[in-house]
Amino acid sequence: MTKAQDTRTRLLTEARRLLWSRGYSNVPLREIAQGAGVDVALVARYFGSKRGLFEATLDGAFDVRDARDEADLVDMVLTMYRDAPRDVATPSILQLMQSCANDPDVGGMVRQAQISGMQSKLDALLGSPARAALFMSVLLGFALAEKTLKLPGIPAPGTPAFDAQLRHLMESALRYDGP
Amino acid sequence: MTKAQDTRTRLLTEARRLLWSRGYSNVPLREIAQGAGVDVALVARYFGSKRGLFEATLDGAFDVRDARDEADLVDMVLTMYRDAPRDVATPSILQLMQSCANDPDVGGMVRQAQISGMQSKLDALLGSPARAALFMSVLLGFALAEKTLKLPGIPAPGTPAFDAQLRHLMESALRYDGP
DNA sequence: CTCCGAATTCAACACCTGTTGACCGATCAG
DNA sequence: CTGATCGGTCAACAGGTGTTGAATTCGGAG
Repeated sequence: MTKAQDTRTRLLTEARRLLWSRGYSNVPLREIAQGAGVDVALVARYFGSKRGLFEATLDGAFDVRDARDEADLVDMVLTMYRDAPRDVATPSILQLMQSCANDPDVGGMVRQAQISGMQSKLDALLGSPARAALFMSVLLGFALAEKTLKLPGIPAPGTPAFDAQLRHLMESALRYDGP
Repeated sequence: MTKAQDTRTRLLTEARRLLWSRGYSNVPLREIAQGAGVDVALVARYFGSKRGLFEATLDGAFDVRDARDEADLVDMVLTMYRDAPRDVATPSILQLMQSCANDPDVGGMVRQAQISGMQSKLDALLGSPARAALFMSVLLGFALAEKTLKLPGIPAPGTPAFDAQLRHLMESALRYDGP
């Protein structure tokens, strides 16, 4: 790997870590560059702009392994949530979904690159766009309520009570058989 | 009403409209002032700072009428959602919850002023912090998935299919009887 | 070593943000 | 009329943002 590719990758990694977790407009470019140990101007050189850098973090980011069936899907999410609840080094698709909560511009990009892909995969697995949408909305709301809002009624991640609540919501969404 | 009170109110109304819907850090003070038809400097005069203005919008903002029972609660939310889905003149508690998704600072203020109050009221009605938390997380996730993410699996607000999905999620949350 | 191109650094730009303080006009008591 | 207080306007500041282009260093081919 050449030196240029290396710094490009470092920039990309740090950008994903920060932008996904704290939101596009809340992370200055200089902080990303500093975290990556490179100069700010290199962002322009390698990615054109901040938006270009963010879009680059979306390429191939949807790496959630395919689930075989619904039970598999639920277990997969529980595992994913437990393994990387707040580890900034391994951001999850949930962080990314949260990050576009308030920025319609960013939301558009993310939707186009990621969310739609995830939704179509869930569509195929669950056999219903409605169930897929409800599943995703439940995941999103729970993650937000736990991590950002810190609702007192939600137990600490990793505890059995936490898993029980999240599992209940997911299975409820999967059980929806309406239009 | 004196002239000063009037402009103060105009400022407050416009601030609530914009800050709640688009998020604290995404709305410049000058835009609020322009929308209210007053000068930016008056924000400092009447509210001290942008944060002071935002905090002022939280005072007495939790005006959700009390529900008598669970069925009443579900209907109330459906009505609230249908009446003011994207009417910027009547922002809802859901917009406010969304607005603090990415700003921990703002999230703290909102949680202290609003969310905790809503949670405690739901606690009393539902008899379980877990059910209250799940109910709120479901509301939040669904609103986010519909409004910001625009998931294709979610029907347009106001349609029977929309109500059916939201009702399904709410009732699922209310049905939770775990820890 | 020399040279050339790639990789990086640096300083500055132009813009936007919240905030501040000096100035102005009206309204009204004395 | 005088003047003072309230309400408002205006321009500017200080800090931070993304972006740019020139200057500089680095590394390897000739």
